[in-house]
Amino acid sequence: MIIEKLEQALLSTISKLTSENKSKQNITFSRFSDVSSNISFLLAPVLKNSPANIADKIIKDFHSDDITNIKSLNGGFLNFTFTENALKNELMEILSNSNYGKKTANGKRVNIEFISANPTGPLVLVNARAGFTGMLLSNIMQFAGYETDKEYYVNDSGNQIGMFGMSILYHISNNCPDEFPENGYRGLYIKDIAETIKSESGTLDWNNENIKKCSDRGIEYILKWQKKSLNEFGIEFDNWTYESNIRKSGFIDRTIDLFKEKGLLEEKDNAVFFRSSGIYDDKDRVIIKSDGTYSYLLPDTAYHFNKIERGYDIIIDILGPDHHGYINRLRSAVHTINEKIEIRVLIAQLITLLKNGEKFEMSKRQGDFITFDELKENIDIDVLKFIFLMRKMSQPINFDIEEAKKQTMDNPVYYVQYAHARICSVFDKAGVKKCPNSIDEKIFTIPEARELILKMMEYPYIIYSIAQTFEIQKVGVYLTELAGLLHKFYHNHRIISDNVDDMNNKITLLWGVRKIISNGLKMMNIKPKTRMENNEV
RNA sequence: GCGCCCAUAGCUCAGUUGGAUAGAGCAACGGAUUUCUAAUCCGUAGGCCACAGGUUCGAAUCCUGUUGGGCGUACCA
Repeated sequence: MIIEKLEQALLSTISKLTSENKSKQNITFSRFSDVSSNISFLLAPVLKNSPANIADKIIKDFHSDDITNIKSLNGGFLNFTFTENALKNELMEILSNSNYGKKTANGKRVNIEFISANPTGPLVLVNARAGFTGMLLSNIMQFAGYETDKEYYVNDSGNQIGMFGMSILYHISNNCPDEFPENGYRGLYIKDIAETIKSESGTLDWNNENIKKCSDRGIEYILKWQKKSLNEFGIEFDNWTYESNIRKSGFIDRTIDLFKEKGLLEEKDNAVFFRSSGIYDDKDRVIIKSDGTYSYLLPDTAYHFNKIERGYDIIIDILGPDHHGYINRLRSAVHTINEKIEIRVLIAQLITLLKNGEKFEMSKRQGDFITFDELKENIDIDVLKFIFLMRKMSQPINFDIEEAKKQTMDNPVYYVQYAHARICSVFDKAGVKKCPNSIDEKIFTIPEARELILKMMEYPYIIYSIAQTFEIQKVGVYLTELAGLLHKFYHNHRIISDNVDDMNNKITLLWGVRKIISNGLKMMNIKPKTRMENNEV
């Protein structure tokens, strides 16, 4: 890639001026030329010289076959202009390399866990955001050279599960308590599950065995439902890990032993505390409660122990917005197990669904939450994906469902899809089945063509930067920009013409654009459209 | 009280390892079309980047303080 080559050339020029290693990515796409660098400003303090002077020295010494012009502007910004031949070569690489920009494997393994909703109810709105985000992030990390596993953790043990079992059994037991369990599950689906069990096993007595029976059968029912929802939303996992298996596997004892060994356990008020306060946390945390049961942290730590033992270098957890206070104690725990492991806990922020500016209440059938099933009925999933993924995950979203429907035409996802479909449509019209792969470099004297190839070149760097910063919204923003340039080119330059050479040049260029748009959409798990259908809205 | 996140155009939001004139879409106004699908393009208007200091050659971006909002602060999960 010519950006890489330029970086190399620049570094080698600089190395003659100073031994100081400036290994930062200093090349940026610029509105003053093709690309620019602020390196002279960064070197100024080191070389004790003005940026303008340093820029002049660099220019004097700099050589690259790809660069036709280099100049210093505004006190020392270096501005490079590529030769048309270099741009042509880049386009050919985009066309010939089926994985343009994809990095070779770096040997690092990433575990990315997301959603992990309790198996006590259907998936809801915020799970969709975490799900889309997890899928995208996983694709991005793969592109950037990591080996990734997407993981779903099933919390099928603990208090909530007992409560879940009781809530079900309550409906099909003769001798249950007078009162429905406090904090029990009240969704209508609970009754459905109860009816199913009743049809299988008849009425059941109220005892622990039957509570367990109900929770087991209930979990099975819910997981099936959740998996169906995930499938409909295009969210896939490589691993499903069950808390019950973690509990059986001995990792809990090993966690306790390890913490004890490190002197990080303390008994107080009949409970056992993990001394997390000195690590990342601001206070110590209970791991075994005074009644002898575990708090959530202990099995979850054991689970992370298990992940670490499976050999991951980086562990990413995408959690819901109510887990804010949990991050530091988890980091403390992971750090205690193995301080070399990089753990990144991300929070997918709250989504408020609105309808005409008012908080949207869906049917009360499942309680107060908006389920995947209800979402699917109300909105196109690809639209939802794009809108969710265009926001940075730290930003809460107010999402007006009516507006998304009503403004379908102006929805950013359609803007991008239309660019893709437009290219397909032109190719169709021109009867092109294969890329002509012939391009005269003179096409890059057309400003819009130049903008397009430069934007295409940026694609891999957008993805690499997301792999570092997790700012997933950049993909959608980038695609919108690329689509905008395509629309502009299309509008100003007729593609189909009697001049076969000219036509082939443009088709070759657009072939590249289509490929990048398609790659970007696929990264987001959105299917590129080959034609736009009229939506009845 | 303490901790974390946030505050950018009328609205929804982009814009951070500090960079050159702060952007897009919607909404408003004006133009382009009997098209390679106008689901598009071009233009006008709209900003004290919450406020006040500081660091720097340079700040929406970093630091401190203030104001306003969200979340967390369980022997819940």
